[in-house]
Amino acid sequence: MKRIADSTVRRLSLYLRFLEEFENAGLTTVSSDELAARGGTTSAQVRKDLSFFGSFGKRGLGYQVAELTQRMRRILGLERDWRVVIVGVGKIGAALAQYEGFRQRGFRIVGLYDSDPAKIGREMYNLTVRSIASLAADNRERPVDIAVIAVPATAAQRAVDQVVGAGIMGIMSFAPIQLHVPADVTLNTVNMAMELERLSFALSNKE
Amino acid sequence: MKRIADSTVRRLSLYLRFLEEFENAGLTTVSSDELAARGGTTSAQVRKDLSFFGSFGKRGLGYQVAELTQRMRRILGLERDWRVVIVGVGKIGAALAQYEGFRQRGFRIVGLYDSDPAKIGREMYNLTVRSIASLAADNRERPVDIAVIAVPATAAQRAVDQVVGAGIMGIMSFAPIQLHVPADVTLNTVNMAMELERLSFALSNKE
DNA sequence: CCTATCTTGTGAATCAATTCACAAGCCCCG
DNA sequence: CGGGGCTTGTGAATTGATTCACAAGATAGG
Repeated sequence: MKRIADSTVRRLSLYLRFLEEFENAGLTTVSSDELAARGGTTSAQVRKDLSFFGSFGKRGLGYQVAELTQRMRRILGLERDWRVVIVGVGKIGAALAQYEGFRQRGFRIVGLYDSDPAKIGREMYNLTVRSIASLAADNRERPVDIAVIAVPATAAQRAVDQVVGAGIMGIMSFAPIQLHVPADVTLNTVNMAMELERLSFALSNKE
Repeated sequence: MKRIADSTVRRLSLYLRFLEEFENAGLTTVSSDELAARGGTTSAQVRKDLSFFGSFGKRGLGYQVAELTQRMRRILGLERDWRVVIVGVGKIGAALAQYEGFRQRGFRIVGLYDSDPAKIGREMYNLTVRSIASLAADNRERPVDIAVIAVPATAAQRAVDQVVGAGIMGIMSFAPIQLHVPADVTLNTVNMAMELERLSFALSNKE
Protein backbone atom coordinates (compact mmCIF):
# COMPACT_ATOMS: atom_id res chain seq x y z
CA MET A 1 0.00 0.00 0.00
CA LYS A 2 1.05 3.54 -0.80
CA ARG A 3 2.21 5.57 2.16
CA ILE A 4 -0.63 7.48 3.77
CA ALA A 5 0.07 11.01 4.93
CA ASP A 6 -0.21 11.80 8.58
CA SER A 7 -2.64 14.61 7.86
CA THR A 8 -4.90 12.10 6.11
CA VAL A 9 -4.96 9.76 9.10
CA ARG A 10 -5.80 12.64 11.44
CA ARG A 11 -8.75 13.54 9.25
CA LEU A 12 -9.94 9.93 9.08
CA SER A 13 -10.08 9.98 12.83
CA LEU A 14 -12.21 13.13 12.70
CA TYR A 15 -14.51 11.66 10.08
CA LEU A 16 -15.07 8.64 12.26
CA ARG A 17 -16.16 10.82 15.15
CA PHE A 18 -18.58 12.71 12.91
CA LEU A 19 -19.95 9.51 11.48
CA GLU A 20 -20.66 8.26 14.98
CA GLU A 21 -22.48 11.50 15.71
CA PHE A 22 -24.51 11.16 12.52
CA GLU A 23 -25.28 7.57 13.41
CA ASN A 24 -26.48 8.59 16.86
CA ALA A 25 -28.61 11.28 15.26
CA GLY A 26 -30.29 8.57 13.25
CA LEU A 27 -28.99 9.53 9.81
CA THR A 28 -28.50 6.64 7.45
CA THR A 29 -26.79 8.46 4.62
CA VAL A 30 -24.22 11.23 4.40
CA SER A 31 -22.43 13.11 1.61
CA SER A 32 -18.80 14.10 1.39
CA ASP A 33 -20.02 17.68 1.55
CA GLU A 34 -21.72 17.16 4.90
CA LEU A 35 -18.68 15.43 6.36
CA ALA A 36 -16.47 18.24 5.05
CA ALA A 37 -18.64 20.99 6.53
CA ARG A 38 -18.53 19.28 9.92
CA GLY A 39 -14.74 19.00 9.83
CA GLY A 40 -13.80 22.33 8.33
CA THR A 41 -12.42 20.89 5.12
CA THR A 42 -13.65 20.41 1.55
CA SER A 43 -15.66 17.64 -0.04
CA ALA A 44 -12.85 16.94 -2.49
CA GLN A 45 -10.52 16.43 0.45
CA VAL A 46 -12.90 13.96 2.06
CA ARG A 47 -13.30 11.99 -1.14
CA LYS A 48 -9.57 11.98 -1.80
CA ASP A 49 -8.85 10.80 1.73
CA LEU A 50 -11.29 7.93 1.39
CA SER A 51 -10.08 7.05 -2.09
CA PHE A 52 -6.72 5.88 -0.72
CA PHE A 53 -8.55 2.96 0.84
CA GLY A 54 -11.24 2.13 -1.66
CA SER A 55 -14.50 3.37 -2.97
CA PHE A 56 -17.24 3.36 -0.37
CA GLY A 57 -19.98 5.61 -1.70
CA LYS A 58 -22.75 5.59 -4.28
CA ARG A 59 -22.72 8.28 -6.94
CA GLY A 60 -25.61 10.65 -6.67
CA LEU A 61 -26.38 9.38 -3.19
CA GLY A 62 -23.47 9.60 -0.83
CA TYR A 63 -22.30 7.13 1.80
CA GLN A 64 -24.19 4.73 4.05
CA VAL A 65 -23.38 5.99 7.53
CA ALA A 66 -23.29 2.58 9.16
CA GLU A 67 -21.16 1.05 6.46
CA LEU A 68 -18.69 3.89 6.27
CA THR A 69 -18.37 3.95 10.06
CA GLN A 70 -17.42 0.32 10.08
CA ARG A 71 -14.98 0.75 7.21
CA MET A 72 -13.29 3.60 9.00
CA ARG A 73 -13.00 1.55 12.17
CA ARG A 74 -11.38 -1.22 10.21
CA ILE A 75 -9.00 1.14 8.42
CA LEU A 76 -7.91 2.75 11.68
CA GLY A 77 -7.40 -0.62 13.33
CA LEU A 78 -10.15 -0.09 15.88
CA GLU A 79 -11.96 -3.37 15.36
CA ARG A 80 -9.76 -5.08 17.89
CA ASP A 81 -8.78 -4.32 21.45
CA TRP A 82 -5.34 -2.98 22.22
CA ARG A 83 -3.50 -3.96 25.39
CA VAL A 84 -1.96 -0.84 26.89
CA VAL A 85 0.37 -0.30 29.83
CA ILE A 86 1.15 3.03 31.45
CA VAL A 87 4.73 3.68 32.43
CA GLY A 88 4.97 6.28 35.17
CA VAL A 89 2.06 6.76 37.56
CA GLY A 90 2.63 10.36 38.59
CA LYS A 91 -0.10 12.92 38.09
CA ILE A 92 -0.17 12.62 34.31
CA GLY A 93 0.01 8.83 34.32
CA ALA A 94 -2.74 8.60 36.93
CA ALA A 95 -4.96 10.96 34.97
CA LEU A 96 -4.43 8.87 31.85
CA ALA A 97 -5.07 5.62 33.71
CA GLN A 98 -8.63 6.63 34.46
CA TYR A 99 -9.29 8.50 31.23
CA GLU A 100 -12.48 7.06 29.76
CA GLY A 101 -11.44 7.86 26.20
CA PHE A 102 -8.99 4.97 26.24
CA ARG A 103 -11.44 2.27 27.11
CA GLN A 104 -14.16 3.65 24.87
CA ARG A 105 -12.03 3.11 21.80
CA GLY A 106 -10.79 -0.32 22.78
CA PHE A 107 -7.53 0.69 24.43
CA ARG A 108 -7.58 -1.49 27.55
CA ILE A 109 -5.19 -0.56 30.29
CA VAL A 110 -3.74 -3.81 31.52
CA GLY A 111 -0.76 -2.66 33.53
CA LEU A 112 0.81 0.21 35.48
CA TYR A 113 4.56 0.52 35.93
CA ASP A 114 6.85 2.83 37.85
CA SER A 115 10.43 2.86 39.04
CA ASP A 116 9.68 4.53 42.38
CA PRO A 117 9.76 1.84 45.12
CA ALA A 118 7.27 3.91 47.12
CA LYS A 119 4.70 3.48 44.37
CA ILE A 120 5.38 -0.13 43.43
CA GLY A 121 2.80 -2.47 44.94
CA ARG A 122 0.21 0.26 45.34
CA GLU A 123 -3.28 -0.47 44.06
CA MET A 124 -4.67 1.96 41.50
CA TYR A 125 -7.84 1.58 39.43
CA ASN A 126 -7.94 -2.19 40.04
CA LEU A 127 -4.33 -2.66 39.00
CA THR A 128 -1.21 -3.12 41.06
CA VAL A 129 1.67 -0.82 40.17
CA ARG A 130 4.61 -2.99 39.20
CA SER A 131 8.33 -2.37 38.82
CA ILE A 132 9.36 -1.41 35.35
CA ALA A 133 12.00 -4.10 35.65
CA SER A 134 9.30 -6.74 35.39
CA LEU A 135 7.92 -5.35 32.14
CA ALA A 136 9.91 -7.69 29.87
CA ALA A 137 8.79 -10.83 31.71
CA ASP A 138 5.19 -9.60 31.89
CA ASN A 139 5.18 -8.91 28.18
CA ARG A 140 6.48 -12.39 27.40
CA GLU A 141 3.72 -13.94 29.46
CA ARG A 142 0.92 -11.81 28.02
CA PRO A 143 1.96 -9.51 25.17
CA VAL A 144 1.33 -5.79 25.37
CA ASP A 145 0.61 -3.70 22.27
CA ILE A 146 1.19 -0.14 23.44
CA ALA A 147 3.15 1.53 26.23
CA VAL A 148 2.18 5.03 27.29
CA ILE A 149 5.18 6.97 28.59
CA ALA A 150 4.20 9.36 31.38
CA VAL A 151 7.48 9.84 33.23
CA PRO A 152 9.50 13.07 33.63
CA ALA A 153 11.61 14.22 30.69
CA THR A 154 14.84 13.13 32.32
CA ALA A 155 13.63 9.55 32.75
CA ALA A 156 11.83 9.22 29.43
CA GLN A 157 14.56 7.87 27.17
CA ARG A 158 15.49 5.25 29.76
CA ALA A 159 11.86 4.23 30.09
CA VAL A 160 11.52 4.01 26.31
CA ASP A 161 14.63 1.85 26.12
CA GLN A 162 13.15 -0.53 28.68
CA VAL A 163 9.85 -0.65 26.82
CA VAL A 164 11.63 -1.35 23.55
CA GLY A 165 13.83 -3.92 25.26
CA ALA A 166 10.73 -5.66 26.56
CA GLY A 167 9.58 -6.09 22.96
CA ILE A 168 6.66 -3.66 22.89
CA MET A 169 6.22 -2.21 19.40
CA GLY A 170 3.95 0.81 19.95
CA ILE A 171 4.71 3.81 22.14
CA MET A 172 2.72 6.89 22.95
CA SER A 173 4.82 9.46 24.79
CA PHE A 174 3.81 12.52 26.77
CA ALA A 175 7.38 13.44 27.65
CA PRO A 176 8.39 16.85 26.31
CA ILE A 177 11.55 15.61 24.61
CA GLN A 178 12.68 14.02 21.38
CA LEU A 179 12.88 10.26 21.89
CA HIS A 180 14.78 7.71 19.86
CA VAL A 181 13.49 4.24 18.96
CA PRO A 182 14.45 1.58 16.41
CA ALA A 183 12.78 1.91 13.01
CA ASP A 184 10.40 -1.00 13.61
CA VAL A 185 8.92 0.58 16.74
CA THR A 186 6.11 3.09 16.23
CA LEU A 187 6.44 6.18 18.39
CA ASN A 188 3.84 8.90 18.68
CA THR A 189 4.61 11.89 20.87
CA VAL A 190 2.26 14.43 22.38
CA ASN A 191 4.53 17.26 23.38
CA MET A 192 2.63 19.67 25.56
CA ALA A 193 5.50 22.12 25.77
CA MET A 194 5.58 22.30 22.00
CA GLU A 195 1.85 22.87 21.80
CA LEU A 196 2.06 25.69 24.30
CA GLU A 197 4.85 27.31 22.35
CA ARG A 198 2.85 27.02 19.17
CA LEU A 199 0.04 28.88 20.91
CA SER A 200 2.46 31.45 22.23
CA PHE A 201 3.84 31.99 18.73
CA ALA A 202 0.38 32.40 17.24
CA LEU A 203 -0.72 34.85 19.93
CA SER A 204 2.49 36.86 19.57
CA ASN A 205 2.04 37.22 15.84
CA LYS A 206 -1.52 38.42 15.53
CA GLU A 207 -1.06 41.57 13.51
CA MET B 1 5.19 38.82 7.61
CA LYS B 2 4.71 35.79 5.36
CA ARG B 3 2.63 33.03 6.86
CA ILE B 4 4.74 30.51 8.73
CA ALA B 5 3.87 26.84 8.35
CA ASP B 6 2.78 24.96 11.39
CA SER B 7 5.45 22.36 10.84
CA THR B 8 8.06 25.09 10.93
CA VAL B 9 6.85 26.40 14.28
CA ARG B 10 6.89 22.90 15.74
CA ARG B 11 10.51 22.51 14.67
CA LEU B 12 11.47 25.90 16.10
CA SER B 13 10.17 24.68 19.40
CA LEU B 14 12.37 21.59 19.12
CA TYR B 15 15.40 23.62 18.16
CA LEU B 16 14.89 25.77 21.22
CA ARG B 17 14.91 22.74 23.46
CA PHE B 18 18.11 21.47 21.84
CA LEU B 19 19.75 24.86 22.13
CA GLU B 20 19.00 24.90 25.82
CA GLU B 21 20.57 21.48 26.14
CA PHE B 22 23.64 22.64 24.24
CA GLU B 23 23.82 25.72 26.43
CA ASN B 24 23.65 23.60 29.58
CA ALA B 25 26.38 21.40 28.17
CA GLY B 26 28.56 24.48 27.90
CA LEU B 27 28.71 24.72 24.10
CA THR B 28 28.99 28.24 22.76
CA THR B 29 28.60 27.48 19.09
CA VAL B 30 26.48 25.11 17.06
CA SER B 31 26.02 24.32 13.35
CA SER B 32 22.79 23.70 11.46
CA ASP B 33 24.06 20.17 10.96
CA GLU B 34 24.33 19.51 14.68
CA LEU B 35 20.86 20.90 15.32
CA ALA B 36 19.49 18.81 12.48
CA ALA B 37 21.09 15.59 13.74
CA ARG B 38 19.59 16.17 17.17
CA GLY B 39 16.13 16.73 15.75
CA GLY B 40 16.02 14.09 13.04
CA THR B 41 15.90 16.54 10.17
CA THR B 42 18.37 18.02 7.68
CA SER B 43 20.68 20.99 7.92
CA ALA B 44 18.97 22.61 4.94
CA GLN B 45 15.67 22.36 6.76
CA VAL B 46 17.10 24.02 9.85
CA ARG B 47 18.57 26.88 7.83
CA LYS B 48 15.39 27.35 5.83
CA ASP B 49 13.31 27.42 9.01
CA LEU B 50 15.53 30.08 10.54
CA SER B 51 15.69 32.07 7.32
CA PHE B 52 12.01 32.98 7.60
CA PHE B 53 12.92 35.14 10.58
CA GLY B 54 16.32 36.52 9.70
CA SER B 55 19.92 35.54 9.42
CA PHE B 56 21.41 34.52 12.71
CA GLY B 57 24.59 32.62 11.89
CA LYS B 58 28.12 33.21 10.73
CA ARG B 59 29.27 31.47 7.55
CA GLY B 60 31.99 28.98 8.15
CA LEU B 61 31.31 29.05 11.87
CA GLY B 62 27.70 28.31 12.75
CA TYR B 63 25.45 29.93 15.34
CA GLN B 64 26.20 31.38 18.76
CA VAL B 65 24.21 29.15 21.10
CA ALA B 66 23.31 31.91 23.56
CA GLU B 67 22.30 34.36 20.87
CA LEU B 68 20.23 31.88 18.86
CA THR B 69 18.51 30.66 22.03
CA GLN B 70 17.42 34.18 22.81
CA ARG B 71 16.30 34.84 19.26
CA MET B 72 14.19 31.67 19.27
CA ARG B 73 12.61 32.67 22.56
CA ARG B 74 11.70 36.02 21.12
CA ILE B 75 10.33 34.49 17.92
CA LEU B 76 8.17 32.05 19.85
CA GLY B 77 6.89 34.76 22.15
CA LEU B 78 8.49 33.26 25.24
CA GLU B 79 10.16 36.40 26.52
CA ARG B 80 7.05 37.38 28.42
CA ASP B 81 4.82 35.59 30.91
CA TRP B 82 1.44 34.31 29.85
CA ARG B 83 -1.51 34.36 32.22
CA VAL B 84 -3.32 31.04 31.97
CA VAL B 85 -6.55 29.76 33.47
CA ILE B 86 -7.67 26.16 33.55
CA VAL B 87 -11.33 25.47 32.84
CA GLY B 88 -12.40 22.14 34.31
CA VAL B 89 -10.58 20.75 37.32
CA GLY B 90 -11.29 17.06 36.87
CA LYS B 91 -8.41 14.61 36.68
CA ILE B 92 -6.93 16.08 33.52
CA GLY B 93 -7.33 19.67 34.65
CA ALA B 94 -5.80 18.88 38.03
CA ALA B 95 -2.86 17.12 36.41
CA LEU B 96 -2.30 20.12 34.17
CA ALA B 97 -2.61 22.57 37.06
CA GLN B 98 0.44 21.14 38.74
CA TYR B 99 2.40 20.35 35.58
CA GLU B 100 5.81 21.98 35.96
CA GLY B 101 6.24 22.40 32.22
CA PHE B 102 3.78 25.28 32.23
CA ARG B 103 5.54 27.42 34.79
CA GLN B 104 8.98 26.62 33.42
CA ARG B 105 8.14 28.26 30.11
CA GLY B 106 6.43 31.28 31.58
CA PHE B 107 2.86 30.01 31.46
CA ARG B 108 1.59 31.07 34.87
CA ILE B 109 -1.60 29.49 36.06
CA VAL B 110 -3.62 32.28 37.60
CA GLY B 111 -7.05 30.74 37.87
CA LEU B 112 -9.05 27.52 38.06
CA TYR B 113 -12.67 27.34 36.94
CA ASP B 114 -15.37 24.70 37.02
CA SER B 115 -19.12 24.52 36.71
CA ASP B 116 -19.60 21.83 39.36
CA PRO B 117 -20.87 23.52 42.57
CA ALA B 118 -19.19 20.76 44.58
CA LYS B 119 -15.81 21.89 43.30
CA ILE B 120 -16.30 25.66 43.37
CA GLY B 121 -14.64 27.21 46.40
CA ARG B 122 -12.23 24.35 46.86
CA GLU B 123 -8.55 25.19 47.30
CA MET B 124 -6.14 23.61 44.83
CA TYR B 125 -2.48 24.41 44.35
CA ASN B 126 -2.85 27.78 46.12
CA LEU B 127 -5.80 28.79 43.98
CA THR B 128 -9.50 28.79 44.74
CA VAL B 129 -11.68 27.09 42.16
CA ARG B 130 -14.17 29.64 40.87
CA SER B 131 -17.41 29.42 38.95
CA ILE B 132 -16.98 29.66 35.23
CA ALA B 133 -19.72 32.28 35.35
CA SER B 134 -17.29 34.69 36.96
CA LEU B 135 -14.70 34.32 34.20
CA ALA B 136 -15.82 37.36 32.23
CA ALA B 137 -15.68 39.68 35.23
CA ASP B 138 -12.35 38.23 36.38
CA ASN B 139 -10.91 38.75 32.92
CA ARG B 140 -12.01 42.38 32.86
CA GLU B 141 -10.34 43.00 36.17
CA ARG B 142 -7.09 41.27 35.30
CA PRO B 143 -6.82 40.03 31.69
CA VAL B 144 -6.08 36.40 30.95
CA ASP B 145 -4.11 35.37 27.87
CA ILE B 146 -4.88 31.68 27.56
CA ALA B 147 -7.63 29.33 28.70
CA VAL B 148 -6.93 25.62 28.91
CA ILE B 149 -10.06 23.57 28.29
CA ALA B 150 -10.07 20.37 30.33
CA VAL B 151 -13.76 19.53 30.55
CA PRO B 152 -15.59 16.48 29.12
CA ALA B 153 -16.34 16.46 25.40
CA THR B 154 -20.03 17.17 25.94
CA ALA B 155 -19.27 20.35 27.90
CA ALA B 156 -16.39 21.59 25.78
CA GLN B 157 -18.14 23.78 23.21
CA ARG B 158 -20.15 25.50 25.92
CA ALA B 159 -16.97 26.12 27.93
CA VAL B 160 -15.24 27.51 24.84
CA ASP B 161 -18.16 29.82 24.16
CA GLN B 162 -17.94 31.16 27.70
CA VAL B 163 -14.18 31.65 27.37
CA VAL B 164 -14.62 33.46 24.08
CA GLY B 165 -17.48 35.49 25.51
CA ALA B 166 -15.22 36.53 28.37
CA GLY B 167 -12.81 38.00 25.84
CA ILE B 168 -9.94 35.52 26.12
CA MET B 169 -8.11 35.23 22.78
CA GLY B 170 -6.04 32.04 23.17
CA ILE B 171 -7.39 28.56 23.84
CA MET B 172 -5.67 25.27 24.35
CA SER B 173 -8.13 22.39 24.34
CA PHE B 174 -7.78 18.81 25.49
CA ALA B 175 -11.33 17.87 24.59
CA PRO B 176 -11.56 15.12 21.96
CA ILE B 177 -13.89 17.04 19.67
CA GLN B 178 -13.83 19.65 16.94
CA LEU B 179 -14.44 23.06 18.50
CA HIS B 180 -15.57 26.24 16.81
CA VAL B 181 -14.26 29.72 17.62
CA PRO B 182 -14.36 33.10 15.88
CA ALA B 183 -11.51 33.74 13.45
CA ASP B 184 -9.71 36.15 15.77
CA VAL B 185 -9.42 33.60 18.57
CA THR B 186 -6.48 31.20 18.40
CA LEU B 187 -7.42 27.62 19.18
CA ASN B 188 -4.97 24.79 19.57
CA THR B 189 -6.31 21.30 20.24
CA VAL B 190 -4.57 18.26 21.64
CA ASN B 191 -6.89 15.41 20.77
CA MET B 192 -5.79 12.31 22.62
CA ALA B 193 -8.36 10.10 20.93
CA MET B 194 -6.99 11.13 17.57
CA GLU B 195 -3.42 10.43 18.65
CA LEU B 196 -4.39 6.97 19.86
CA GLU B 197 -6.10 6.23 16.59
CA ARG B 198 -3.08 7.39 14.68
CA LEU B 199 -1.01 4.92 16.67
CA SER B 200 -3.58 2.20 16.11
CA PHE B 201 -3.49 2.89 12.37
CA ALA B 202 0.30 2.77 12.25
CA LEU B 203 0.46 -0.47 14.23
CA SER B 204 -2.20 -2.07 12.04
CA ASN B 205 -0.37 -1.18 8.86
CA LYS B 206 3.18 -2.26 9.49
CA GLU B 207 4.26 -3.69 6.15
C1' DC C 1 -37.56 4.51 -20.64
C1' DC C 2 -35.89 9.11 -20.86
C1' DT C 3 -34.46 13.35 -18.65
C1' DA C 4 -33.06 16.16 -14.82
C1' DT C 5 -30.53 16.20 -10.76
C1' DC C 6 -27.26 14.51 -7.49
C1' DT C 7 -22.82 13.10 -5.82
C1' DT C 8 -18.90 10.11 -6.24
C1' DG C 9 -14.19 9.00 -7.76
C1' DT C 10 -10.16 10.58 -9.92
C1' DG C 11 -6.71 12.47 -13.29
C1' DA C 12 -4.81 17.15 -13.92
C1' DA C 13 -3.54 21.51 -12.12
C1' DT C 14 -2.25 24.20 -8.45
C1' DC C 15 -0.27 25.28 -4.20
C1' DA C 16 2.96 24.27 -0.35
C1' DA C 17 6.99 22.17 1.82
C1' DT C 18 11.34 20.09 1.51
C1' DT C 19 15.66 19.20 -0.49
C1' DC C 20 19.44 20.40 -3.55
C1' DA C 21 23.34 22.79 -4.73
C1' DC C 22 26.29 26.48 -4.76
C1' DA C 23 27.94 31.39 -4.28
C1' DA C 24 29.23 34.21 -0.50
C1' DG C 25 31.39 35.00 3.74
C1' DC C 26 34.29 33.90 7.62
C1' DC C 27 38.30 31.87 10.14
C1' DC C 28 42.75 29.96 10.52
C1' DC C 29 47.25 28.96 9.25
C1' DG C 30 51.43 29.49 7.02
C1' DC D 1 47.98 38.56 3.03
C1' DG D 2 46.44 34.66 0.24
C1' DG D 3 44.64 29.96 0.02
C1' DG D 4 42.13 26.07 2.09
C1' DG D 5 38.45 24.47 4.66
C1' DC D 6 34.03 25.30 6.78
C1' DT D 7 29.17 26.61 7.07
C1' DT D 8 25.59 29.83 6.11
C1' DG D 9 21.75 31.71 3.34
C1' DT D 10 18.95 31.17 -0.56
C1' DG D 11 17.20 30.68 -5.38
C1' DA D 12 15.94 26.55 -8.16
C1' DA D 13 14.34 21.92 -8.44
C1' DT D 14 11.80 18.42 -6.56
C1' DT D 15 8.61 16.13 -3.94
C1' DG D 16 4.19 16.04 -1.60
C1' DA D 17 -0.60 17.66 -0.50
C1' DT D 18 -4.71 19.98 -1.76
C1' DT D 19 -7.99 21.74 -4.89
C1' DC D 20 -10.24 21.75 -9.36
C1' DA D 21 -13.19 20.07 -12.64
C1' DC D 22 -15.63 16.75 -14.93
C1' DA D 23 -16.98 12.00 -16.67
C1' DA D 24 -19.38 8.17 -14.71
C1' DG D 25 -23.05 6.31 -12.13
C1' DA D 26 -27.09 6.40 -9.44
C1' DT D 27 -31.93 7.92 -8.35
C1' DA D 28 -36.44 9.90 -8.99
C1' DG D 29 -40.20 11.56 -11.47
C1' DG D 30 -43.01 11.76 -15.36
